[in-house]
Amino acid sequence: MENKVKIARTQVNLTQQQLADKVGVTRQTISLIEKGKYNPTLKLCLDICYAVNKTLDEVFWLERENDDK
Amino acid sequence: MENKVKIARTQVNLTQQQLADKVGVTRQTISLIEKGKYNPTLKLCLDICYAVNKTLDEVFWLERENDDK
DNA sequence: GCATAATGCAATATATATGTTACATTTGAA
DNA sequence: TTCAAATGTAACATATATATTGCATTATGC
Repeated sequence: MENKVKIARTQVNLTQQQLADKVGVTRQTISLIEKGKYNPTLKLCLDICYAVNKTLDEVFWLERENDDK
Repeated sequence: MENKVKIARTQVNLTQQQLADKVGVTRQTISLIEKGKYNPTLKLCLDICYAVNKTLDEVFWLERENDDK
């Protein structure tokens, strides 16, 4: 589950800890999301977007994988 | 946690059950998300978007509540 | 070099998203 | 009306997002 959280976070000069504090989760949660090892909830995605001044599409959108369904 | 899932779903003429089948969850999960009683995961949000041919911003974006943080 | 901040990551615990089953209510077509 | 499809919802079980704690590694400035 790739995303652009790390890029967006560094663009607004926040450390993982600072972003975590802003959105009310732990640093580990931010770390795992950036590493693509977590599937965050919508609310957390929105809070991250607010913290980095971007929209859901800008930070979390992924084109559909081509699985013909 | 309001969203536009119900609107988007009816626009593409899917029942809750059909949408649930398409994205691989149960009808109850779709129902609760539409009612705003669930905080879905990003992956599920993306799958719903793919199923209704819309983007995250179109279906799930919410302006930040004004809480001065 | 050394010290400190920032980050990666593992183990275990907790909260909650989702599944399963079942039944009730609503809606719309015949 | 009646019947079936669509939807709401409740109780309980399971999977997984997130917390907690702790320690290791990697920058980066002094």
